[in-house]
Amino acid sequence: MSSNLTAKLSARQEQLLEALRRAEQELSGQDLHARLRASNTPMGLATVYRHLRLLQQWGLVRCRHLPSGEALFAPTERDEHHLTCVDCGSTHRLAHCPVHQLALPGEELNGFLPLFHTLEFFGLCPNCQRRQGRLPAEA
Amino acid sequence: MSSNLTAKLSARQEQLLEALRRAEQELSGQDLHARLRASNTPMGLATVYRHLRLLQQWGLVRCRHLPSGEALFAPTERDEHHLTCVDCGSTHRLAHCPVHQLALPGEELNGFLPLFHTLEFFGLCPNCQRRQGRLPAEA
DNA sequence: GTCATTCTGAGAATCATTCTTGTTTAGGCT
DNA sequence: AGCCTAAACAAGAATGATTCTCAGAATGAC
Repeated sequence: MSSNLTAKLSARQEQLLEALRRAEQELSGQDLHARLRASNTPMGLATVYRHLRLLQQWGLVRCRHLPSGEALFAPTERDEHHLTCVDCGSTHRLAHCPVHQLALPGEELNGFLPLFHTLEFFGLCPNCQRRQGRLPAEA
Repeated sequence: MSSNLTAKLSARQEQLLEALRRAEQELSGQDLHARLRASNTPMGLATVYRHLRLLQQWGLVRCRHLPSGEALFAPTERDEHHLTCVDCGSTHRLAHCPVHQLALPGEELNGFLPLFHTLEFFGLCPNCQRRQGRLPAEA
């Protein structure tokens, strides 16, 4: 089915998706634009965002937002999630998705068709715990 | 422990947290600013965002980002998650958090101290499935 | 009361993303 | 091939949420 879908993608959409798949990690819209621009399939920034939005709507691309506000994009089939430090902002990839096969109860779904999910854990990394003098309740 | 923390919060921080707790739903920074401004504890927009960031760092406030890019804030103790339609953007609250007591394996944590998490499901709502003519593979 | 420090908020600045608009491309038709 | 229409494109302007700046207000120590 996924192949059926991709068979119908436009050239630009294929190029975008390929660039994401080739990337070793999540990319921001700007990153993606810069990479494509440097490659042999350059395209405008507006085009990048326009198609990223469409690919999200087809369920082929997923995005998450860093605390900094920038959005990172990845292909949906890469089911990766992260620990993010609320203090220094560093992120650490989880080896396994703890929600992978989690089934949502039917009555929760209510006809909704799930395509993908995002799951992020926020907390303090070891470094920031050490210099947590800024925590109000610090004894 | 949570009370220890809040005991050390500044007046402004208490006001913010109270406003969030009183709210029947998640609020954006702008919403929050407007509400406080209309209340008897008005405060500037910069102050709202400044303290929201701190409250997030203490683990008292959590935020999620809509596809539209706006950030919604809620008190951490309210463990709510959503289904969001990638097409029309409507969101539907889940009655129960499916990750509530989910324990992360210790080796995944690596010293990281989790404070809260975000979990969002994206997909198509019944309405958008009906007029999904825009799906590339639609037969 | 005075001084130093922290906190505040109005408005400017930032910056990722989206919109506008004139141009280019693709493909069907004769 | 030549022409036509509709869709796709890209550059730059516009948007809008969030962050920064900085001068004044509040706070607290002495």
